[in-house]
Amino acid sequence: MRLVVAECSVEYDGRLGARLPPARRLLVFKADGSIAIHADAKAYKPLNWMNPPCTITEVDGTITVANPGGERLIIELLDVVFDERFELGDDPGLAKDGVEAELQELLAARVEALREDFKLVRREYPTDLGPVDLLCRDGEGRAVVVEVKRVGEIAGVEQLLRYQERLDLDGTLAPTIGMFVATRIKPQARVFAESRGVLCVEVDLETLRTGAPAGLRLF
Amino acid sequence: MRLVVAECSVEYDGRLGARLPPARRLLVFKADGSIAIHADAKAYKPLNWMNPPCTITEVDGTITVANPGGERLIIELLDVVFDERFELGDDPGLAKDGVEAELQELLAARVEALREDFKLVRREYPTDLGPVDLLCRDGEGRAVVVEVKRVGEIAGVEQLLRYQERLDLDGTLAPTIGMFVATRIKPQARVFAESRGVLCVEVDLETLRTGAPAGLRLF
DNA sequence: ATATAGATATCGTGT
DNA sequence: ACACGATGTCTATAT
Repeated sequence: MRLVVAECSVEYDGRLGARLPPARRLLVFKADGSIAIHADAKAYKPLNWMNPPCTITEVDGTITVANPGGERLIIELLDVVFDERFELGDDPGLAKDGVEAELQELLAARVEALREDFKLVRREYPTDLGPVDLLCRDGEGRAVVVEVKRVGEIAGVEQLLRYQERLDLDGTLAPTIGMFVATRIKPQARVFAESRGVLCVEVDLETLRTGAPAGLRLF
Repeated sequence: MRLVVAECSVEYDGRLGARLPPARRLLVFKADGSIAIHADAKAYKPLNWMNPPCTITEVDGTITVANPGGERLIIELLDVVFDERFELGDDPGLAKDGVEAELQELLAARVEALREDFKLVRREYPTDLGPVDLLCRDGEGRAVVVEVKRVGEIAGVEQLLRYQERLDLDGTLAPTIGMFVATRIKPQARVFAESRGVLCVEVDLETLRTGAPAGLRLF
């Protein structure tokens, strides 16, 4: 990574044309071949930038950046205040919480957060079509097929229905109940689910994490 | 602007949760109160960031960033390689080409790019409702009212219709022809325009600039 | 009607 | 089915 602080002017010619009049700015040249030009405002957004792949050439204080798509960025360095390179190495990258795996884990540990009378039979219950996220029994011994998503969309409901259809062939489980669980269920998915008798539950990740007594919305 | 290059780990807790394991990264603290954490990849996008307004506190190599919305970012500095501040001052900002003014200018200079038989009567032709972008005459002497937009939406068509209505009161101009010109015309705007007998023309900025003989699409 | 800022968006693509 | 990367976006708000 090369960092440059300099008074500079910039001309961009690509999907649109744009110019930056002379001013002192931060230039970031990353190892991936990208370049970004930052002012001391606009938060994380650069004033202008070029995505890789692009070729960078520097001659007499003029930096020319070009990419295969015919976009061009021309930077005139007028007064260089700082110019240094740093070795950063690969980044392990961002690990997000609240993804499907974590949701499933939290719910498996406390299926009674979904319904008081639920008992977990098995997580990742195998079927010919793939594993069911959670298989439970309710207080009356009925099998409940639970599909967990971070964002609940129609495709997820269809997936759940396929599992149910499959498990309904098993005399020890039929007839199953379907339950669709997500931190956010899109309206269309909800309508579709309800039209098929599938229960929808929106869960709050924070509530699940803290293990509070689940003021869950049940539909 | 403060630039820090350091081995660090980061924890974010807000709309979602996320962690960055220890690695060497670039931290950018801007004068607007924002902070961005960059790896040497992902082009101009930071691994994580906080938008202003937020309060930044630093104690013993731990930087805590919080905002009114309850989002939090905690940075542990493990090994600081570089840490310096720079005064950048205000930025004059990005000037974009291809805006309505430039389009109008280019078209005024070559109205025959719209239709071979067009002659410009006047640019910014005044009416009680405001100036018409371009007033032309076609080969048969009919007055053509041209409205220019960068992105053509319904509101622009309505504006054009109001001008036409106004100018149709003038015996030397009536009956006028309406023409809606833009680099991109949204489908709904096109349908509406055509339902009112307004001609739609999509122009290509690049073609206009180079002054090519206009392979324009006419509808 | 136009301009500016914000989104941890939303989409499409690739594995 | 899921994750990642890209969008010179798109929308909502402000003036």
